[in-house]
Amino acid sequence: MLFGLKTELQKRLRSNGVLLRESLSNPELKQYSVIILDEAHERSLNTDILLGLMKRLIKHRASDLKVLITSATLDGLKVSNFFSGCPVLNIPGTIFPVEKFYSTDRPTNYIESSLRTAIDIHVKEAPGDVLIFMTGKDDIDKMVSKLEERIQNLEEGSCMDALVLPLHGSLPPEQQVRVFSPAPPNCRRFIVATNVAETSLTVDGVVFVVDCGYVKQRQYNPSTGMYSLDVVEISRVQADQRAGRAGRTRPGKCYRLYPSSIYQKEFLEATIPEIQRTSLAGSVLYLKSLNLPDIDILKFDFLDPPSRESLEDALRQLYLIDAIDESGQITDVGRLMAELPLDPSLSRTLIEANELGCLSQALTVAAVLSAEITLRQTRNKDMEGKRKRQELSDGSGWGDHVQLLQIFESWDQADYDPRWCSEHDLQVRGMKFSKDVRNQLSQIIQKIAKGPTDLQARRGRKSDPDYRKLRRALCVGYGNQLAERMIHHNGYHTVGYRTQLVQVHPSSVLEGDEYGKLPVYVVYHELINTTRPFMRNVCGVEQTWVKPILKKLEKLNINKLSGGSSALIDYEPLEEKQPGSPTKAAAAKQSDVDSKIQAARERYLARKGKK
DNA sequence: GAGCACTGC
Repeated sequence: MLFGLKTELQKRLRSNGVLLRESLSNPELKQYSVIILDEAHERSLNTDILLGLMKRLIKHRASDLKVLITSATLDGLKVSNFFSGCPVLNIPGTIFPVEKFYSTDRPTNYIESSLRTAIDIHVKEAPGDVLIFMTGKDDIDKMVSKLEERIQNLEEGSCMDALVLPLHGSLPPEQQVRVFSPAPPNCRRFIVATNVAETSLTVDGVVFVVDCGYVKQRQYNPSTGMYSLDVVEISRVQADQRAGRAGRTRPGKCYRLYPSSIYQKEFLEATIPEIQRTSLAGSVLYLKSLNLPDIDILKFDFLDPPSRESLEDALRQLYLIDAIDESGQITDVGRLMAELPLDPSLSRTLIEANELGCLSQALTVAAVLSAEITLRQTRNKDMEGKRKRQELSDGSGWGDHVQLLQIFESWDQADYDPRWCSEHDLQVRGMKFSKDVRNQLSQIIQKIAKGPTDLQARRGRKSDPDYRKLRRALCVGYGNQLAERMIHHNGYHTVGYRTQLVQVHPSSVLEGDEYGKLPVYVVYHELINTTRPFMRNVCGVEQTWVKPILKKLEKLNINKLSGGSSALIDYEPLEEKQPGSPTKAAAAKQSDVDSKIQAARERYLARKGKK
């Protein structure tokens, strides 16, 4: 019945992102009498912000607004408490029972252990497909080839045929859809997958699930400004979600490669919501731009508040790129930025590019960067594609932003031919996504655009051969992500309120001068800590452009920034006076989240080290 | 000399 209802409503459904945009121009959302927050259990950044806004809105529109929150797993009581005891309706699910088996110990090598379990199922169990959860592409590839090998070695005729299929996000679509065609007769399918199979994709025919108990997760550390991609333990909710995948068509079995004591005591109840794992610059800017009279970012009522540290980090970043002034008030530039559905740094770059007369190029860079991660093919080990891509950048060496621009312009010259992408080892999907984003951005920015927004590849280059305008715009937009080279070598340190030693990522196309020295100043798109802290997507900038940023850094005062109208109030005592208030909760230490993640990571590394 | 899970306005 619910499904029917949803279909009926489909015409009126807006995505969370769109509702947030609508809030900008119409904060009371008067045109709606019912708002449905769907899939709230996924706890995306947008969902969490909307939950906070809805709570606020209900107070203002108590008589004429209904809010319905649907969730597959979200703890109803917690949400009910958040919304001052609103009613909870339970709709019983229809999935079949899934029997769970635990291993007695944590395996030292979960690939090997999954492999043995999978073979065991194949030999002993009744027909039915097997879904195996792994953490990433590398593990999946390894698992697929080993599994195929072991199955080959089984005695002929001892069991049914087998088909092993990988499934992960960077797989080309034509390979992804293979999992949707049912198994041939007398054949068992093994689907080796990442998280995609947990919620996003449903694979029919699965009766057995093998769960390694880990997941790859991206997190942001506000005290260093760095992201890391870690293998961490899953949560109980995730474990149950994975198990549930075995019971969609008939009763199933789930093999958990961890003891039940670990499930009970070590796993977190739920996955740490995105709002506590990501940089909040964009969200804070959004909330500031709503212009709600009584809004104070540090006291905003979140279901799970982000740390104080993370909010302050966002304020500092926004200040450095002119989105808020030194007392934390949103600026005119900030208002414009909030209208663009982009990272604040990219929005700022676009606005500056518009002033400098290189908007068209900046639009391309912003669009391509939004999809950059999925751009590169990882299929080919050889360097052919990389070499070909480098030819496209005709050796400008100014950095990765310029290269991405040139790649897109070349694709444009090739009339957006998908074959061109494959020839240059680029993912068609990512390139198409860039193209869509670019179109959307051009439309939004049309009303303030001072120059052409359509792609004008040749002309742009001719009028500015060194991309100075574009790089200057990037320098303003990424004023919060600036690094200075060491005197004697090509290492860098970040410039800002916290300093980190970092290096240019080896995949960068940034070039040195005749002595091999890289530019003295660069801006970067992100810091990612893998084997070492790396700057990814780097652009060389000039010293004179950097001066205004350094000046702002001198003036930066977090007490003023976070204060708004109550700039002089010291926060710590204020929180103590209001125990149990959201403010208190908002002060939840980032270190709590960090230490949870860190502990989970260490446990994983310790086990990995043992093998 | 590294190697990124998931989405998607």
